[in-house]
Amino acid sequence: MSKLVQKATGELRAAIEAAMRAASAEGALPQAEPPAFSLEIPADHSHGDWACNAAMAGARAYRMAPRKIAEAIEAKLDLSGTYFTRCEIAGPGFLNFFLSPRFYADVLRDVEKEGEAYGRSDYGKGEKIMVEFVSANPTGPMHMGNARGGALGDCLAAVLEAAGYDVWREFYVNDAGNQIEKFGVSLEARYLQIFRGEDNVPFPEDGYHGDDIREHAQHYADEFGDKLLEVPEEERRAALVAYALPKNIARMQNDLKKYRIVYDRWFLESGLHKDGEVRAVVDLLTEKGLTYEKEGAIWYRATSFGAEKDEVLVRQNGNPTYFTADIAYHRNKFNRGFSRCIDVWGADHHGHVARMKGAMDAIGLDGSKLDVVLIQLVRLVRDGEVVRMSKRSGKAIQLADLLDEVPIDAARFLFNMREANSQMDFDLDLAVQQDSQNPVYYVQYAHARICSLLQKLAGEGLTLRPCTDEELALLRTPEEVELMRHLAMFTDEIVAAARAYDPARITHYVITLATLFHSFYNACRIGGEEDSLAHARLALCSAVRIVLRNVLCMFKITAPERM
RNA sequence: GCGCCAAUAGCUCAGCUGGAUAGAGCAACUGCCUUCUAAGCAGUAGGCCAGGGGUUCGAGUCCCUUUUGGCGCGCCA
Repeated sequence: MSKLVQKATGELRAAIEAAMRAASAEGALPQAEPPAFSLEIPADHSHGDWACNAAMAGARAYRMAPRKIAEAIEAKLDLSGTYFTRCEIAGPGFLNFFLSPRFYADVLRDVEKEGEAYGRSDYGKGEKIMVEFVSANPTGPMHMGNARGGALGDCLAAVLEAAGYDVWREFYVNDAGNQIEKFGVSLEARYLQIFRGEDNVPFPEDGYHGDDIREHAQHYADEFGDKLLEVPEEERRAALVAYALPKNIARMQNDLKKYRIVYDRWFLESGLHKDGEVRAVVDLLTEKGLTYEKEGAIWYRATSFGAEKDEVLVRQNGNPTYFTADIAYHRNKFNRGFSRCIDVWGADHHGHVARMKGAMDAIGLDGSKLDVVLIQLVRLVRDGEVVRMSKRSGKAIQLADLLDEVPIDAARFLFNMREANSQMDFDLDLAVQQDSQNPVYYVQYAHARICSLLQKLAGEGLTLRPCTDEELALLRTPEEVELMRHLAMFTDEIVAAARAYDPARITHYVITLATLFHSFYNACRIGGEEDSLAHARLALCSAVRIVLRNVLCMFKITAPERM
C-alpha cells in the first residue's frame, strides 16, 4: 500500500475505534465487542473520500439501528492530527470522511520525490516468484494466442515486480516427446519428396502440414544435398530435427524480442529427460505407492489427489507422457527456490490444472503454490468481421504477421485491456488508429501533451519548483481533486493487480488517469494564472506525467514526448 | 453424460475482498479552438445486470437452479 494511503487509513481506523470505545464507556453504545468494519473508497465521491460501514456492521452486535450507532460514533470522533477534516452520516448509516488538502499536497510531493519508483512497493517482500508464459510448441511458428499470452505474461511479471516480488520469466521449450517425433517424421517426408517427387512419398496424415516444414526440408537439401537419402530412418529424422529445431527456437526468440519480451531462461524439456528428472518422478511416485501397471503402461493414481481418472506416466512403448515431463518440470522449478510459480496457459488446458496441482501434492510439494492463469481465446477482427486467415499467406495468422501489421505499443496495451479469463476480440483497425478511440494513443497523447505543455511554459519562464501547502491547497476544482485522488491510488492499484494476477487493472487505471488529465486540461489553465496557482498546477501536471510514464514504462510501451 | 469459464446500454466492456442512485467508450444528437497539442473536452439520450429461488441490515457481486454460448474430458501436448 502506498505509504500515504496506508497512513490515512490507519489514522482513520484508529480514530473510529477510539470513538466506539469512548461511546461504549459513556453508555452511548452497549458494552459489546466493537464490530469488524471496513474502510473503502466510495465510487461516488460526493459520499466522501473514505467511507466506513461500522454502524451497519455493528447493528447486530449492538442491537441498535445503524443510524443511531453512527451518531454515537460521530459524537465521539476526534479527527485532529489526521488527514481528514470532517465526517458526515449518510444513507443507511455510512460514516463518510473527507480528506484535507494537506493529504493531496503530500501526494504530489510524494510522486515528485519518488519519481520512477512511485508506484513500487514492498508488498511482495522480495519473494521469489516465477512466471512461465507463452511456452509455444517449437515445431512451428507462434500464433495469435501466443500474442495475448506474451503481452499478458510479460506485463503480469512487470506488475509483480512493481509490487515487490523477485520475478523470473521463463519459457518452457517442449523440445522432446511425441510432437518432436512428429516434427521429424514430417520433415523427413518433405525431404524425401524433394528427391523422389511428392506423389511417390506419402505425407503422414497427422503430420505438420505447414509450409515452414517444406522450407526447412528445402533449406537442408540446398545446404547438404541428398546425403540423408541412404542413412537409416532414425538418423535421417534426427539430423533434420537437429537442423530445424534450433532455427525454430531462434525464430521464436527473435519474434518475442521484437515484442519486447526477454526471458531469464529458455528451459529445455530435453534436459529433464537427459538428467533423469523425468524418470525420477516415476520412481518417486512408485516409492510412494502411487503407481501401478496396466496393459503394459505405468499409471499414476491421480484419483487419490482429486482427479477424475488416473493418468498414464509411461506408455506401453516405454516413453514418458507429456504429463510426466511436466511434473518433472514443475518439481524442478520449485527445487530452484521459487516460493510460487505462475503458469500462463491457454484455457483449452484447463483440464490439466487440477491434475498438475494434485501431482505436486503427490510428490510431496505444495500444489497450492502453483497458480495457473488461463487465457481465453482471441479473435482477430477487421472491418467488423472475424479474420481467421492471413491475407498474404492464406494460412492461420502468426504472431510475426500481427507484429508487422500492428505497432508493438498497441499490441502490448490492447492485449492487456481484458482480464485473461474473458474472451476477447482484437480489433486490427483500432490498433492502428491514431485517435482517442485507440486507448494506447489516448494515453500516450496525454503524456506528450504534458511534455509539450511543460516545455512551452518553461519557455515563458514558468518552471517546476517546490510548492507550499498553501499553494497546493489552491488545487480545489473537482477536476484537480479527482486527478490527485487518482494519483494517490496508483500503488494500491498495482498491488491489487498483482494480487489478482490481472494487469488489465493497470491499463484501466492509466486510461482513467489520461481521461482525468484531459478533463483537467480543458477546465484549468496554467499560463496567465496567478503565480502560486500556476506553480501548483505545474506540480500537478508533472506528477501526472510521472505516473503516466511509470505505467507505460512498466508495460514496455513508449512514452512519447511529442506526437 | 460429467466438468471448467462466461452472460451487464444497440455494440465493445468496467464494476476492487457484498455497500449508497449500476459506470465508461463507440454509434446517435447538441455544443467548445483569435489564448498552454481539438490525436482533446463538455452535454443529451440509452438498463427487468439472461430467468427464477435463497443467504442478510444490504446482492450485478455469494449459494442453488434453469436457459444460452465457449472450451475440456487421449498411452496428444
